Order: sequence, then structure tokens, then C-alpha cells
Amino acid sequence: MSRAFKETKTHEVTTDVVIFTIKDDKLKVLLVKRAHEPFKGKWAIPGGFIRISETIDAAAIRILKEKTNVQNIYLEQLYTFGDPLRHPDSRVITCAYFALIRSDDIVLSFEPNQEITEVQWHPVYNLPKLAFDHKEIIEYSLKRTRERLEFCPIAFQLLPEKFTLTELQKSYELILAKKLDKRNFRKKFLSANILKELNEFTKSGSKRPARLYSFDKITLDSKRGHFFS
Amino acid sequence: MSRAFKETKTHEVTTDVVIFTIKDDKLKVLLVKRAHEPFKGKWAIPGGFIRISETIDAAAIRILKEKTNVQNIYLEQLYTFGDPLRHPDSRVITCAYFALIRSDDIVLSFEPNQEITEVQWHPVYNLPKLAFDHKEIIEYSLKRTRERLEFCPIAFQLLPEKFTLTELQKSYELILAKKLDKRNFRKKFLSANILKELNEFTKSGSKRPARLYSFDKITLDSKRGHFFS
DNA sequence: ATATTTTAGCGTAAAAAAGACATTTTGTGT
DNA sequence: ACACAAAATGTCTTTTTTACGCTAAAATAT
Repeated sequence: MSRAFKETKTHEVTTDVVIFTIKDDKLKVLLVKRAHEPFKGKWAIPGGFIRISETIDAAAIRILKEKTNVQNIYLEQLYTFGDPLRHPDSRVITCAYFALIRSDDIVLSFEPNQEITEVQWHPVYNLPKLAFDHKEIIEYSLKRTRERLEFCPIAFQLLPEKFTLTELQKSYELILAKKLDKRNFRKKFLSANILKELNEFTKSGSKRPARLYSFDKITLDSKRGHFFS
Repeated sequence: MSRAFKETKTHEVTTDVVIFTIKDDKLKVLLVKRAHEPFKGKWAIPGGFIRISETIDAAAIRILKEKTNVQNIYLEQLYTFGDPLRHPDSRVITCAYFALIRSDDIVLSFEPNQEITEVQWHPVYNLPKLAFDHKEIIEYSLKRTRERLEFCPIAFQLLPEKFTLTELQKSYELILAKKLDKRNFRKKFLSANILKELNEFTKSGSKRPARLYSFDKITLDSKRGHFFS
């Protein structure tokens, strides 16, 4: 960074971040309630203007942090939405991102402010009316997440460090919105060499304890080359 | 479109379009030579500002048309590049697209103008020094094109309406930059039910004539759901 | 006309991956 | 000790992918 920027807004470009988590056995997305028009009182995905001197990634990370206090998370650029009519008042182009996080990691670091009156998790499959084109953005995020899931086990980001295979499968089922076969699921993961089998078990409540696993550093799938490293 | 826009530039957002074709048995990309600083005299991918009242897609289509006179082509949004330092003078965010076209369809409709002094096809695997981050953009386009190719036969856009299986295979090999097995390639396509077998043959020059095929309206792959319709 | 050259066109077998499917194990709570 | 609930496990079938070499057809050269 050798150039100096003035923090003057010369364009209206925002970034919006779709943040998925699993909570109460449901796939949820983080929404904020808007304090002002347009769409006053409506829910929206968190977003904000990209500063003149920051990368788009940095802006998305910043917004993620502002809303959830979470850092160091996998954030992927999704798509840039630029219909001139998407914002009722002016031309705003938004570069959308999506992220998957463990809801435990999060303290919704929110103090009501000028822009937002509430922050809340909402079930993805049962969303309220949303501001702007945010419904479309969430739907597309979900589609992309499902596609990613075929190739790389990004679901691990939804789970605690140590998890059971059943929990892993549940997260897949929630994202894909369909049941998977238990034996095939386990077989696939155990033979993929990306899990570390721990000598620990859930001592949870009742029932038979389950073995815990953790993700070995995610390694790349030699065949397809699709995992990230 | 019920809202009126002033054509005033309030932001610096551009779109750049990576246009691939096959020509002289090589995969090529369309580049323009810049008339002015920054990067005066350097090659760049064609691009331009997004107008205040047009969608990003429309801007990309417009630029494609301005440079190649081609319309009705598959154009896909690639990624938005927004490093504050990518443009040496000011903050310019660019939303990149890529397209595949048949070079025969194209009359490079170019009259030297204020911005561009030349328009030319360049071999993808042997590019000159490029302006801005355009090398990165082309590389990413290529990566994405290869990924797409796994699921949907977008290569058909590089071919004339009637083509031989050998030509189709060549286009795959050029994009993937590797040799493919002839029999497996043919088998895969013939059993995919996306080709229409014509009763016509190349009467070209020498050698045994080859059967011509055309793409049936691209239908979706029922299994993977990945083809576009 | 015959031989030569060049590309088109074809099929099978082995290996790997994906999908279907039901019973036994193990700890907890009563 | 028994009932309960979730965990764990293996085989067979189908589909997909990969590897691999010879004959057919036309054009050209002799």
C-alpha cells in the first residue's frame, strides 16, 4: 500500500455478506433490521459501503466482523448484483459474499445504532420478507454453497473443532435439504482421508457415545483438485 | 424501467470482458491496445464503464458488441476485482465477464478511436505483457471455463453450427490444455444425448470425410442438473 | 490402377465410484 | 436386567471412468 487515498465516496458500491450457521438444528442466516428507509423495519443481510482504500474482500471481512465479531473465517465472493432498480433511490452495485460459521463462536456484538435496530438468526427455509434483492442473494448463496459442498467439505466451518460423523452428516443434510444414507456418507468421509479420528467420545447425555473427529488440515483432493488447501 | 436516471458518473465501476475463441488451432483471447496512459501502448482486455442506468450484464454485452459486433452470446459473470491498487491512478472496481465465441462470426468492428489503437486476437498460452491485473483476470477466466466444461458443453459456442466430433474434441483439448482419449470422448458425447447426428459429412479437402453433428438445444443433465437450459 | 497416406470410426475389459440396504453394539436410565 | 436410543458396521449391484489398437474410407501420389 504505497498510495494514499482520500476516504471520499466517489461511487456507490457496497458489499453484502450472507452468513450461514446451524443453530437449533436449522440452517440459519444472519439478518439485520433496518432503521431507515428504504425498507425501514425490514430485514436485510448485513452490508455496507466499500471504503475507497480497502479491497472488496477486506470490506466483506470488516462487515462480517462488525456484525458478528468473527474473524478468520472462510468468506467467498459470490456474485455482483447490479440491477439499476435493485435500490429504489439510487444506483447501488453490491458485491455479495457468503460465509459459513459456527454459531457458538459468535457473540452478536450489536449495539443498536443508527442503521440497525436488531440482529437475528433466521431459518433459511423460512425467511421473512427481505429488503432489496436480498432474497435472491440468499438463494444464490445457498445454491453456490451446495455446489461447493460437492467438492470440498466446507461444512466443517459450521461445526465445532471436534464433532461426530452424525453431526457432520446433519450439516450436509441441512444445506442440501435432503436425507443422506448414513453408511455411504461415513464410508465416503472415512475413505477421503480428511478426517482425524480422535480417541474421544461424546459423553453427552444418554445413549451410546459417539466418536469424535476433527478435520485434518484440509488437503486437496488429488483426483479432482477441488479442495482448497 | 420506471425510473429515470441521469447519465452522470457517480462511481468508477467498469466491466471487462474476456473473449475466448479458437483460431488457427489455438485458443485465443481478444485484446485491445491502449491509446493512453495508464499503460499506454499495452494490451488489455476490452472493457468500459458501466452506465448508471444499465445492468452489469447489459454493460458487458454492450462492450462485447462494441468490440466484436457479436450479440446473443453466452456471457458469464466471472468475478469482481477490486484491489485499490489495481488501477494506478484511481479506485476502479471491475466486474469481469467471460465469453466464448466463434471467430468466424466476428468482424472485428474496429475503427481506431481515442481509446484504442488496435484490436487483435492473442494466443492465451502466449500473452504479451498486459495492463492492470488483466493477466490475472484471463487466468481466472480460463480456470472457470475449465470448471464449466466439466458440467456443461459450453465449448459448442466456439464451434460452427455443424461440426465434427474431432473438432469438438480439439476445442476441449485446447481449453483443458491436455490430450483426451478419442474413443472415450466420443462415447461420452454420443451417450449424453445432446448431439444431433446429421446426415452430412465434411467434403473438405483430403482424407476420409467426417460426419457432422449439431447441438440439440442444450438440455439439462438430469443427473447433475448442471447444464443450463 | 495401385499403393500410400491420413483421418474417421469403433468395442471391450478392468477398475473405481456411487447407491441400495438391515443388523448388531454400546452406554444410559429405569 | 431390561428397555431404549443412537452409533457403528459390510456386501452386493449398478454406474461411471479409464485404458487400449485395429479397420474403413477417401484423397493423393506413383
